[in-house]
Parts: sequence; C-alpha cells; structure tokens
Amino acid sequence: MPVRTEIQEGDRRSGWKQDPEAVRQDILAAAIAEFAANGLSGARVDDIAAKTRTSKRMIYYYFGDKQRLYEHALEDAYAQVRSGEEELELDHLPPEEALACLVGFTFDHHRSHPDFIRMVMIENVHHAQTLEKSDMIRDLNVAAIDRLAEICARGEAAGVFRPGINPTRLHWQISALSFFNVSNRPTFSALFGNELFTEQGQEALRAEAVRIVLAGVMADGEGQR
Amino acid sequence: MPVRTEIQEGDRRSGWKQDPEAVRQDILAAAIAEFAANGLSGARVDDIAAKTRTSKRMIYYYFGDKQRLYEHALEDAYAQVRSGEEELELDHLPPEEALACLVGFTFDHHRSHPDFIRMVMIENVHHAQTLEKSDMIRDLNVAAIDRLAEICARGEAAGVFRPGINPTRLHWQISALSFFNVSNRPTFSALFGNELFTEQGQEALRAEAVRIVLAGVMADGEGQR
DNA sequence: ATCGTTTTGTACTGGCCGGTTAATTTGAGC
DNA sequence: GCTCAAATTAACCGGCCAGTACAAAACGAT
Repeated sequence: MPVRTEIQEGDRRSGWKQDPEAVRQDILAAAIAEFAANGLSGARVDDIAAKTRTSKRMIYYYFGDKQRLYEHALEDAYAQVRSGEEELELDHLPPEEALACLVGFTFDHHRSHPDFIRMVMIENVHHAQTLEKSDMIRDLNVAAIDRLAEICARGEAAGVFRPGINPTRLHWQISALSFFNVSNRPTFSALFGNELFTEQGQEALRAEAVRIVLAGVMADGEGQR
Repeated sequence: MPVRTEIQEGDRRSGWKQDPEAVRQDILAAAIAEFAANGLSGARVDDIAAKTRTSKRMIYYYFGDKQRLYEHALEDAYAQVRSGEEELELDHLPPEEALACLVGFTFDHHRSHPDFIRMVMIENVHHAQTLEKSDMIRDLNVAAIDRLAEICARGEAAGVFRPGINPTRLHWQISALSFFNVSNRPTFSALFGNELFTEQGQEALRAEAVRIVLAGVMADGEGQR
C-alpha cells in the first residue's frame, strides 16, 4: 500500500513516483517516537515498522540498519525543534527584555517537545557518539549561541549587563533549567510529588528561571525587578 | 572461588559462611558500572558477570533476574551518594553562607559521581518506573529537602531571604544546574567544545550557579556579593 | 563419616530480534 | 504491451543473550 500525498509539492521533475519521500518521513516519525520512548537498544525495529504505513523491509531499504535509522531520526528531531526556534524575533527588544523573552521561550519550547528532549537524553547516555558525527546539528546549535551573543553584546554596550558575560555559559544555564524540567520530571515527581508539574507549579518555575538567569547577567547597579 | 573478607564484621551469629554479603556487594558494584555505562536494556548480564569475581549463576542466585538486579543497583547507587551528602554540616553557618555552601557542594558532588547521575538519567528514560517502587529512595530524598527547608526558614527569619520561598522549587533549581552539568556534558561538548569542562570552565560554572541561586532567594534590599 | 542445606560451576536452551533472501508489484520510457 | 529499475512484500535465518537444568562442592551439625 504505497503512500501517496494528495498534494504533490516537493516532488522532483515529473508527475509522480509513488512517493518515497513520504515513506521516509513516515518511517522517521515512527522511529523518533519509538527511540524516544525506549532508547536505542530498547527500541524494536519491528515495533517501528508496526507504527508505519509500510513494512520492516522498507526501513532497511531506506536506511540500511538500525544505527543509521537512529542517526537520521536524531537529525530530524533536532531540525524540527531548532527550526521552531528560529521564528523568535528579538532584535527589536531592549536587551533585558530580549533575554527574558528568550529564556521563557526556551523553557516553554523544551516543555512542548518532550520527544526531542528524550532523544537528547538518550544521546547523552551514549556519550553523544552519534551527535559527534553530524555537522548539520552542530551548525544549528552554533547559530543559537550566535543569537545569544548578539543580545549579550547589546546589553553590555547599553550598560545594563555586566561586562565579560560568556554566551556559552549563559546558554548552558538557560538550557540546564529548561532541559532538566523535562528530562528529570519522572524521577523528580516520583520523589517529591507532582506539585511542580501542575500548571501553576510550572509557571512559578518558569518565572523563577527567567528571574535568576537575568540576575546572573545584570550589572551591579541594576536591580532585578 | 568464594570471596572471603579478612575481617568479619557484619556476619550473623556463628563463625563464618563463605561470605555471601561480599559476593552481593561485588555483584552490585559491577552491575552499577554496567548499567550506568549501557542502560537497562543495553546492559549484558554476561558482561556484569565478567566484571565480578563470581559467575552469572550467582547473579541469578542472589537477585533472581535482571530487573531485580537493576532495582538493587539503583537503590545502592542512591544510598552511596546520599550518605555522602549527610556529612555536610551547615547548621552553624549563617543562612546565605549555608545555602552557598550547599549549592557548591551539590555541584561538586554530582560531578564526582557520574555513574550515579547516569543511573538517574536511565531511570528517567524509563519514566522512573523502578524508582517509584522504592520507599527507601524516597525517604532519602525527602530528608534532603528538609535540610533545605530549614535553611530557608532561618534565612527568612533573619530577613536576608525573601519570604515565601518554596524549598522544593529551590531544590529543583540547584539540582538542575548540578545535574545538567554532568548529564548533558557529552552532547554539550560535542556541540560547543570543551571550554566549559576544563577546570577553569567548571569553576566559573560553579561560581555562577552559586551566584544565581542566591540571587533567586535574596530579599530585595540585599545586594548579591 | 553422613546427612541436609547453602552456595557454586558448567553447559545448555529457547525465543527474541536485527537483518536478509528472493520473489512480486509498480510505474516510466519506448 | 514490453522491458527495466525502483519499490514492496512475505517468509525466513542465525546469533545473541536472559534465564535454567543439573549436579557438584562446601559447609554446619550430629
């Protein structure tokens, strides 16, 4: 049962081609879900196939083996998520507001992409050995730091940020607070209850994350709200 | 080749018993290493056995199956690490110093127990389904929050902390900054280089972690250092 | 020495699962 | 309509690995 997209958009040259591209995407989506749910060695190729509109054989046809499927799934997950981030426009805001906005956005964005977070967790369990090979992913992330560095530069120039801020460290802090919130939710709520993961709890965590990150960059004279 | 401890300490009643307790500990240590390195489904019982002074048969004899071995390994990892934390004595310090000290200590402590961090990561990948069943681990962690709550109470009473601090949220922040530093090191350094993980980089991160956590709890009037 | 219980070693198995074989369908170009 | 290559299917294989069968030590007690 070949997959046909009703509207042909990205197809090469002529009319048709029972749409291998859609099959690939279908497989990748299933793979991301399965890998995110069960990890690399925990994922079952048969289960991925079951979630697909095609068969196991097709996975091997398009991706070769499990490892390479995982590589593509990881790249796809990163691409999806980072492309969402690029839409954020901060240039017109004054630096503190831009940073506050970025922190809040990152917090929310991580929260709404748990599968992506889980892929990164899994990748960390495996010492990032797959990530290391992907130039594409590296480029995406370096761009994120550049945007942050730009905000820092404006803030320093305006005298509202203290001088000598390291954008990579700042990114680390923002990521830590946003990532941990999703990655460690299971153990944290098993140990301490659900309080922090209700809507109000999350709002409070979000607000405090913004607050403390800002506090970290503000020049000494400037009070934090 | 039975394992004998030279000095008999915890042995029940009479003379001896080729020391099953030492065998258990030997197995658990190997299991923690293997699970931390390869995850739950990635770990191989044969490999654990190879790291042991005994055989695979003994693992099944003492622990029944892989899942129960994992449960005991997780509990053991938590117990080891939390027992190290209890030694920290903060009661005699003024509240801000106590908190600063606790944050710094937590940062260092996580850093020096990467296997424990990895066990928790893995547990999160599995939705904490094993952790949930362990009352022992829950008790250990609730105690950690109590210590923190005590510091908060002192700080509020002295007027140096703002009122209404939530100790669980505070613990979440401290954990986030300390945990992420270890858990996401592989991907982070694959993407952004090693800069943050040199000795100087880590010191800067540590100092900033202390700084921003303190900034989060300080009363408005009090400047941060 | 002999018995019963605990502890250990060896060798094996059964099923799960990543990967494949080989044959069929599909559409494009002629 | 025929041919060729791309796409797809169903059935299968073989190695890995969690878990076991069986029996033999090792030990305490008598």
